[in-house]
Amino acid sequence: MSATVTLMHVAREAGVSPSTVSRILNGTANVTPDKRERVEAVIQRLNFVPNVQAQALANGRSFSVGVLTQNISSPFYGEMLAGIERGLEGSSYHPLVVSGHWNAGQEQQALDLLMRRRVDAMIVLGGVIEDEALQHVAARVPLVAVGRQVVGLTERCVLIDNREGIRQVVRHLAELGHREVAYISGLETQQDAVERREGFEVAMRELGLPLRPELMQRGDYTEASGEQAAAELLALDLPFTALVCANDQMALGARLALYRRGIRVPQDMSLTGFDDLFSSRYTTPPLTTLHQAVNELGQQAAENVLRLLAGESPPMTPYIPQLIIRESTGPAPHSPAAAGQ
Amino acid sequence: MSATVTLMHVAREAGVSPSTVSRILNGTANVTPDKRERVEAVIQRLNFVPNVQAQALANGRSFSVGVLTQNISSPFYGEMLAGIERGLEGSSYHPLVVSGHWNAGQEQQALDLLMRRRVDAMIVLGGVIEDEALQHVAARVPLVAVGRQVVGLTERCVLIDNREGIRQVVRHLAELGHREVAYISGLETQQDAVERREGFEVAMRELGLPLRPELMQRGDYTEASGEQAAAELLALDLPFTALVCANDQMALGARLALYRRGIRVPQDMSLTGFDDLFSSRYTTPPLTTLHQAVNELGQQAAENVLRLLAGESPPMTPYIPQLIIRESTGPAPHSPAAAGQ
DNA sequence: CTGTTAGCGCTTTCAC
DNA sequence: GTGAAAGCGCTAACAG
Repeated sequence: MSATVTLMHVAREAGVSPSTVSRILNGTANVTPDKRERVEAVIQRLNFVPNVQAQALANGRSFSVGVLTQNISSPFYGEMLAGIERGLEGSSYHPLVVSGHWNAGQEQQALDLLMRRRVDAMIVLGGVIEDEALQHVAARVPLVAVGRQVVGLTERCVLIDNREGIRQVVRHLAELGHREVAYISGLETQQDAVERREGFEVAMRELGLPLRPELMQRGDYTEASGEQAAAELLALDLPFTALVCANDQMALGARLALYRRGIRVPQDMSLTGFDDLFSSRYTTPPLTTLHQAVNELGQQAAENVLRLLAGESPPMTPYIPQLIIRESTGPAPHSPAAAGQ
Repeated sequence: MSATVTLMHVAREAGVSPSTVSRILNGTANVTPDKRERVEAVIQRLNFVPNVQAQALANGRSFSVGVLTQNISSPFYGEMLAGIERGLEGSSYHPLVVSGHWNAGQEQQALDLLMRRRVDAMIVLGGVIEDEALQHVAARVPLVAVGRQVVGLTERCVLIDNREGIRQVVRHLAELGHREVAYISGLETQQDAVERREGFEVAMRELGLPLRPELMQRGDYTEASGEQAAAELLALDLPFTALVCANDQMALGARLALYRRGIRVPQDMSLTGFDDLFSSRYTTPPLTTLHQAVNELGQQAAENVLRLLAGESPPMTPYIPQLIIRESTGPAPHSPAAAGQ
């Protein structure tokens, strides 16, 4: 393994000063064409690769933006990361991703790591860490939070209107004639899970539908918990004709529980999700759910970070999920709507 | 925003030399307890966070391992990344992930970026970039490739035995009495897609089953392509009772095409995938597929990189996917003609 | 336009 | 055990 070639080597070899090489590298100043050509030739020949660490140290910027995600393998956050990657593309910044696993301790560690790496900015996706920790970070670098409200940093939060999302679902079901609607909640240590559940309760009341506590189950956002919760709901032997899930993954699990019992979707039971994961277009039947343009959300977050880095103060508008009606919802059985079919 | 506090500040404040602080930080040498306590107190009080860039520059190691992935949002690679993250956990190394999007140009750019960031090692997940480029990288830092054979770096490749995997599926179908089996191939610019397709052809011949070119469709590993390919297969009006897909995502798409035509799985048609994505346990019906312990594969890759970094030469054993029989496969219907419709 | 000269923040001999 | 000093590779005034 040959020793690494440095800018100094290039300078010597080309018979110029290191500054000149640096200037050529960064386009910081004009350099006579012949010198430039000479240097570029040497760079090629020696296969010189500038050392980002050294650059970072010298000019005080690492050109990386830290991303605190929760679970790198989750379809939801994965899509978000892809969006962030895209949003940063073309800029000289690159994402540095660390997972917090919805665990305050790990999230703190992740933030520490990123600060040690001297990220120039931070994007925080969800999480359960206290607002204070985030404020602390935000005091040092521009920070954008997605899907989470941070006290004292409200203008830096891209929020998702979870309540309004669920309301749309309930309204849709009501229009189809459903009255007895069951609900599977997400992990309520997470803000969005609480908002969705509350949104459900409010919407049911608004529409004059009966809100029965027995029909409210609690999951943890995973497929397995959705299956489990649905099974428990069905075991109750209480009548209901629609099942609203706080996310697509749980809806997928619930779907399996229904399948096991031979309950047809949507003829016997309507089923809805939240998130519109890419794969939800392909469930059998395709899932009615709330679309979140996760990729674009990520991209937007990245662009906003770039703006902040450039000294601007971009507006962060709340995001309203959009109801996508597919085939997992249909008229309530035994309802006028169904009869009319 | 207060200026960043440096090791120098800490040293001054504690009345010791910078070297002492450094030694305490890294445990490089013994320091009298009282000095140590004094310094640690100052670190706390000043909230000192060491600068990794500077450390990297000083000791020639960045403590980061580059990961060239293809699509950060893909469920397959996402899971792999999670595994890598886990494998690196506990070590002082951290992953730096960049996506190549199955595009040689972008992959090269990604590698360049990672080299500029002076990663200490590299993990390459799939990709279509020429072996030469990888050899070039491997000449500078330890490299481990997953799911791809690299000429000249065979001992550094964690391979997946795709042929053997598909063979297991075909054998399973044959045992269930299927004879007319259709196949949807993946994107054949990727090595694994070719291997899986060839494995299918070989297995069919081995088992004396008819191999009809018309029943071999080509997809690109996406759900949409699976749906499309399945639709075309069905439109052919040729009899077949089982459909083998080169990955789970396409199987999911194919599932929808079958659902659209009212073809029941597995009563009318058996369906199989490859990868065993997490969500494949929850399709309706749950998908028979080939399990790859993607997470563990990633973790193993990371551990191997760590070993290489430590100067060892860990053995890289090829990985054999394991057949998981769920409910999407069943006995061949008695009248094959009935299945195609 | 270009070279010289200081650092950026940390580690690491090398003496004491 | 601990400090002084010399770099790691690059950038950015500052003079020419």
